[in-house]
Parts: sequence; C-alpha cells; structure tokens
Amino acid sequence: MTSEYIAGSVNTNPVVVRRLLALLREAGFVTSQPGNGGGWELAVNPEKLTLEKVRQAVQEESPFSMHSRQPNQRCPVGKKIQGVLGPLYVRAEKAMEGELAKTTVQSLLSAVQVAEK
Amino acid sequence: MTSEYIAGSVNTNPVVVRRLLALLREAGFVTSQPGNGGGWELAVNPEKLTLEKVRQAVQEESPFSMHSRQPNQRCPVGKKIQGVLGPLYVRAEKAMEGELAKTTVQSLLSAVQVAEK
DNA sequence: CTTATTTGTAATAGTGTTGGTTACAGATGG
DNA sequence: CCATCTGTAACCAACACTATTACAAATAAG
Repeated sequence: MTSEYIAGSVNTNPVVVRRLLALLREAGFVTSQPGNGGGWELAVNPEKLTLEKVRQAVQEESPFSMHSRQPNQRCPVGKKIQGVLGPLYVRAEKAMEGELAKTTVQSLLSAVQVAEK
Repeated sequence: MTSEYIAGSVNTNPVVVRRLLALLREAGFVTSQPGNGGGWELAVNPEKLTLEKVRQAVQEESPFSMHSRQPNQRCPVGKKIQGVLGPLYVRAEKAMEGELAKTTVQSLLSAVQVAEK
C-alpha cells in the first residue's frame, strides 16, 4: 500500500505515515519500494509480530522515566530514591510489555474481521 | 513539611510542589495547613498507600490512548480498530497498575533507609 | 494588633514534543 | 520521458509541562 492510501485511512498526512513506517522498516517489519507501483509491504509473519515488538520499534523511550531535574543529593531521600525507584519501574514496564506481547498483528486483524461481520 | 523545604529536596519551585500535593490532598492522602508553622502532612497509613493510588491521584489520563484523529470510517480496518484496541489497552494498563499496586509508600521508605546504611 | 510564615492560585513565560504541511530530490516502471 | 512513490529537510502550529512571579488569605507567636 502507498503512504497516501494509508494516510487516507488513518486520516492524516502521508509524510506522517512515512515517518512512522520508516521506524518499522528499521526494525525489519516492513519494506518500502520507491517509484511507480511502489509502496509499503509487511515483511514478517503477522502471527509472529507482537504489539510489544511494534511498540519498541515505534517508541524507544520507556513509559516510566526519572525526574528531569536531579534530586538534592544532600537530602536522605533524594540521595537514594532513584536507585529504589529504578527496579520498580522496570517491573511495572515488564508487566505491561508482557501483556502487549500476548497480542499479534494477526490476531488484531482477525478481531477486526470478526467485528466486521 | 513546607512546600519550600520539599522543593529544596526535589530541586524545583515550591509552587510546583504545591500543585502536585494539592492533587494528593484532593485524594485524601495528605493534608495542608496554611499560615505560620503550617505545611503538609501525610494523612494515611503509608503501609496502605500504594504507588498505584498515588499515580491515579496525580495523573488521571491513562497511559494508553486512542488516536487524536478519528480513523476513516469507510476503511474496513479504521471502522473497527478502536473497538478492538480498547480492551487490549485496558488489559495492558491493568497489568501495569497491578505491579504498581504491589509497592507501598512505606516499603519505598524502608528501601531508602536500607540503602542509606 | 502586628509581623513573619505558609498555603492557594492566577498569570505568564520558556521549553520541548508532536503532528501537520510544503517542498523537492531521487528512484522506478511503463 | 512522464507519472508515481519514497526519503527527508524545513518550518509552523498546537499543546503540555515546568518554572517563576506575584499577591491574597490564613495562621501562630509575640
């Protein structure tokens, strides 16, 4: 499909679509073909492509992040809080990722098709 | 503690602290006292206060959200995708929340104190 | 009563991120 | 050679978030 076609479906601009798909291409999930008759194509088995993989490809930063400003190191809490929070963030993140890893692009497609009937 | 004291620890402006604490106060987790000798105080048992409760009080919007622009309803996928994605988002969110609910403010405090030794 | 202290809140400015848009070079097939 | 696509840079608008200033209102202490 072309980026313009997809943009029409998602209701946005073709360039926005290309930018996003470029990330998925870097991850090896889709391929693109310039020129006449070109466009974008899925490059992997949709049953193997989980939403977690897609998420990782599209947004590299983790959902949780530390404060932008360094806490005061002279405060007994500020001094240690990041070391305590870090592992917790990792666990919460993993829990979310585990759930997203359960769903594949294929299962999404099937769900859409069922809903369509 | 006063908002100015806390701001010194978190390395930010007192007003920022007050705005955040005001959300926690609305949730009933802390109380505030204006005037001389006033400040902020924890109002609940720190063993009962989970980070998930805090998260809910501080940021009401869910981590996942639908596209800002409505997908094209004439597209067979666009027409149904939100109904398919919705429940999935709920599951991923619940998984994350479940993890955050396992940690209490008290356990954070203990962890900080242990790390301090 | 006066003064110092502290919250409550509005107003404003700066900053960064995101999405949208335009523009155009380069690739490709007919 | 032309129509069609991608690739990408450049730019703007919208939005959110943080920080900051300013000041009214509450409160305790003297």
